[in-house]
Amino acid sequence: MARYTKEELETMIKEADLRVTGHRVAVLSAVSKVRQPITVYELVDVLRKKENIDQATVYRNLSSLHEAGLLRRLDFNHGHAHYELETGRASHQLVCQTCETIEKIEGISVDDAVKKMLKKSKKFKNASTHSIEIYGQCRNCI
Amino acid sequence: MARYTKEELETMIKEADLRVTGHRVAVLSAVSKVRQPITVYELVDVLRKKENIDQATVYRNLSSLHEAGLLRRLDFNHGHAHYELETGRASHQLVCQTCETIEKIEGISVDDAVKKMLKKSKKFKNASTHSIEIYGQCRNCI
DNA sequence: TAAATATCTGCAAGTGGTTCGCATAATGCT
DNA sequence: AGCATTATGCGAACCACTTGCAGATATTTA
Repeated sequence: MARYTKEELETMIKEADLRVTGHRVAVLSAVSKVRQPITVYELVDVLRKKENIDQATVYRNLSSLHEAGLLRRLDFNHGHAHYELETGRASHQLVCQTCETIEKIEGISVDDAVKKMLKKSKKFKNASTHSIEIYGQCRNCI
Repeated sequence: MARYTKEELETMIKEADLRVTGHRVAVLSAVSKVRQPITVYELVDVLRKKENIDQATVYRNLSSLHEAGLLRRLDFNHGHAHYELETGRASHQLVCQTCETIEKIEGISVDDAVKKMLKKSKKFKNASTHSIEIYGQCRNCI
């Protein structure tokens, strides 16, 4: 289940010039374990079962890990952020507009289209990441 | 500047089974006039210069017009929604992570990639719309 | 065209997600 | 170990957005 050992996570944090604290490792670890982007609410729930951690601390660690480039923040028009590990690769997902279900789709590239878009742009030369959100209704909500 | 006459906007609203009120027409009109997706804050600002309209009314009209399929709501991880006319076509934009500048890019299709993603999906059969957000730093913020 | 009904609006208060200030605790550098 | 820096918990604050309610408007029906 755990894709990274505790030591690996600590190294990642250290190399990002952040202090290694129990909470920070726990936050990064928890996000790294889920297959789909996770909400802060769910994350707090998961973490609270293992340790005493304040909501504000979760938010602060998510921010610092995000700024450091270890986590990616995603928004699906639901009014609350989702987080996942920053892999460097683009993320593509289907989002149900009714029940908020998300399904990540891997293995498809739109890099060519992105390159074309950057070429057309007047304001941007290059981009760090991109994400595609495809909105619709999932089978359960049709 | 105005891509639609007042009468056209009223017809759109009527055909969406919504009541035609001055405020609703004004909201739809204002969104239809801007080239880039507009925030609620900016919209309220624009509308207040012309008429007396409450923030809550703007929000309610944006919601009803969105539900009726006349407006599209976009989110760029900035904590506030953006709106644009629903054209039926997908929307693609470059988003500056620093200054929040948005640049819409037209004329590029990723429909093939979207079809492939839907084919890979277990939870979705089809989608209503999709949007691509490409995140980076604009020239001003590099 | 007037009354009846459903929807809209302004106002103020309420939510929900997220952030901040501050005092205390923990981390990492020397 | 000692010290500067950063992290944490707690509560309050914040911001975008929503809602309850009473009065105004829009459409329906007679």
